[in-house]
Amino acid sequence: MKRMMREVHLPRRLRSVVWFMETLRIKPRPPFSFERTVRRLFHLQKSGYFVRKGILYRTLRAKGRPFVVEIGWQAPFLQFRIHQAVTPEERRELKEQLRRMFSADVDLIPFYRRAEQDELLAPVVRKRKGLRPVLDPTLYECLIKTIISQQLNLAFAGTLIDRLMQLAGERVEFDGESVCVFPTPDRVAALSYEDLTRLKFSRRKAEYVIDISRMVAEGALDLEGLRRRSDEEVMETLLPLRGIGRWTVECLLLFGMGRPDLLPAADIGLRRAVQKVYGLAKRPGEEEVRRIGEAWAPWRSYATFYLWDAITGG
DNA sequence: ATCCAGGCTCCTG
DNA sequence: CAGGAGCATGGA
Repeated sequence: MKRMMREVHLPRRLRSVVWFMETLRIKPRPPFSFERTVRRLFHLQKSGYFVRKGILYRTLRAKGRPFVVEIGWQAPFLQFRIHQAVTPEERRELKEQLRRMFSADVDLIPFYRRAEQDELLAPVVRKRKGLRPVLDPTLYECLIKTIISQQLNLAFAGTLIDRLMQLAGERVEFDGESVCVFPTPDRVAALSYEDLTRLKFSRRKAEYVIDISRMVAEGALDLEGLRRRSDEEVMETLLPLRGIGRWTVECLLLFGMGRPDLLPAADIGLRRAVQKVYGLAKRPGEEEVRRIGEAWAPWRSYATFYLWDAITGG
């Protein structure tokens, strides 16, 4: 193992001969801007993403086994490197996950045409050509992260997510340190509420996270099966669950499934962005955001995502 | 110090 | 059924 880690630091021209350095290449549909798409992930450095020596990494799971994936760009390819030996089945699953996560097959042109018809949205979108939403690898991970993020500022939410990963996620060796992968439902289901309140989750939120994890672990809730259902059916299925409101389902459809036409109108970030871009005197309410957002259909998710990008350091 | 964060539940009148 | 308190912490 020690020898393998040392070889990773060989000069670049020699790296390609290192047998265990598996490389996956995905050609995203143009236009694709790697810089714009990963910028927020670099900045985040939480929730499964981390940066070492200026390179972005993500922990993922394939066939139940945790991996660290290096994320890079070799035009016109997204290039992923795995510093571990990988079976063909694991390789296939990782590639499939990454293709979906980076929205690599989405045709942005119809969205850009739509955005041009809203003169206030158009410049925001034009400036971000090639930006794509980066999805979570599983619906479970997305749902739990979204619940944790309810009402909290992004920094604190990220801290709580990291603490949950440290507590319950499996570890994987990377370059001499041990990093965490997002825990599976059964590992979170095995926790007690007190385990999470100790991490400074509110009592309520600890209950939501663990109760939902138990439902998934016991098979009472089939999240991945929801991919085959319509937006409305997903909403109907999840809304009755304690801790899940409309905003949470909208975020799951958007960041979990990459559905193109969701509008999380209650979202404070979106409301701030709409206020700024549309020059409103005061912060718009949910209904006003929905009214303005009608002009973006059927691309409201993408408009939302681009507007978020416009107020978070963009 | 006070207010607010990528909401939701639950209680009150 | 509309409205509002409470949540847990940290940064502005």
